[in-house]
Amino acid sequence: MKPETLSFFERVYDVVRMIPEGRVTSYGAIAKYLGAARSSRLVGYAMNASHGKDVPAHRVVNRNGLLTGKHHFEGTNLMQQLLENEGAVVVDNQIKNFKALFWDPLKELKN
DNA sequence: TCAATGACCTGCC
DNA sequence: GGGCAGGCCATTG
Repeated sequence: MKPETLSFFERVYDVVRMIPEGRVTSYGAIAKYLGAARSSRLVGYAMNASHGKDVPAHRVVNRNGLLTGKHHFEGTNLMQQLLENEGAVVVDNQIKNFKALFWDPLKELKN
């Protein structure tokens, strides 16, 4: 359940933790940054296991900027509330200015 | 060990 | 341009 070893999940958590406030990223971007662009599902799956951790999963959305995992949060609009609290604009479970708020680890953490 | 799942992405009709 | 189906890889039971 909680392997101390740095598994793929931990790797995803580390990237998500580096996401600045008010910024969002996509599963594919993280997966690609980890070198597993085809494992985008693993990123989402990792988020599912991120419960109880200091991982801002609410900053991670799908390619369309849609809060797909919103249903996994406690409340119904908790994920949206958190994003709006950081200054992001979310309408109908979708992030406005997603392109502007998009945080690409490949460009920011490419080093 | 085998099989099924999953907060996705890409391609094709 | 929009909608549908398949596939990918790692973790869990």
